[in-house]
Amino acid sequence: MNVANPRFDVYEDRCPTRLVLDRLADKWALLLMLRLTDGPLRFNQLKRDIKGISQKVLSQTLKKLERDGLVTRTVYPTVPVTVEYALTPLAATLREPVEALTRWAETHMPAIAAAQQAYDAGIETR
Amino acid sequence: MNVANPRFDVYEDRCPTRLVLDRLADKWALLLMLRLTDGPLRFNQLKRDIKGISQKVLSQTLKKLERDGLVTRTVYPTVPVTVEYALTPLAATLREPVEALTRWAETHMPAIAAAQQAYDAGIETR
DNA sequence: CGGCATCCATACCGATACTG
DNA sequence: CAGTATCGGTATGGATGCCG
Repeated sequence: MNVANPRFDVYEDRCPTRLVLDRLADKWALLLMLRLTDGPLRFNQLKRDIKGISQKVLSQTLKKLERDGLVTRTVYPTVPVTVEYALTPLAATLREPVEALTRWAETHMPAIAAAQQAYDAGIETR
Repeated sequence: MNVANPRFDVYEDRCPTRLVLDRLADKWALLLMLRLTDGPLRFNQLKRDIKGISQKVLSQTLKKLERDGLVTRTVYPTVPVTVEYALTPLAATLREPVEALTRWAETHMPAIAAAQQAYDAGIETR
């Protein structure tokens, strides 16, 4: 990612897998989309739900997702203003593979934790 | 990720999905495992194959994967020394969901690119 | 409420030099 | 070959203050 362009980064070539991996390899992006699968949510609602995310990063991440066509941003002219974020049909197609991944995560978390403990123990006594 | 601990980061609580997402949300980690699915490879071979990765980052990433029990590191006492990295059975179970994700990436890359262009065009003329 | 602008700390990453 | 150590620039993220 560069910042030369004041707008957004321009990705210079490379294979498509690499490009998309670059985007999906974002902790918050996946988490956000997961949270939105049940329906649209407002900005501060997301901020509350996804504990630990700052408003700055939330804002940035939503903007990226919007640019990638994965999320829509709808403004309702209430007072004060209401903004809703929702998944697009494109994002809906992403749901299955992402859920497969989270299922894997939940299933194998214990194995990973065990591997870490073994690894760390091995280093301690070296 | 912190660096307070000279060893590795200690993750303080949170849900498992979050923890694992933290690890998988790593461009190089996914790429590396993808490259290793065809069989074990040596350090410099990986460095050559995964174009753009520095030897420092490669080393760090492999170490993380090893700690998580996803990759094994085997040293053969040749001269000079030979080191092979291979996926573990645990990593093999990760293969399917990851490939589903990359299939999605390749399929929907055009749609994403189109969405970006539309988005950027909209901003230009604002 | 839903942000953006700014400031500041630090995490990260590449380049380089050195070692078993 | 397969790394580790160090240094310096940069990108990133949190905290704060302000605005429509």
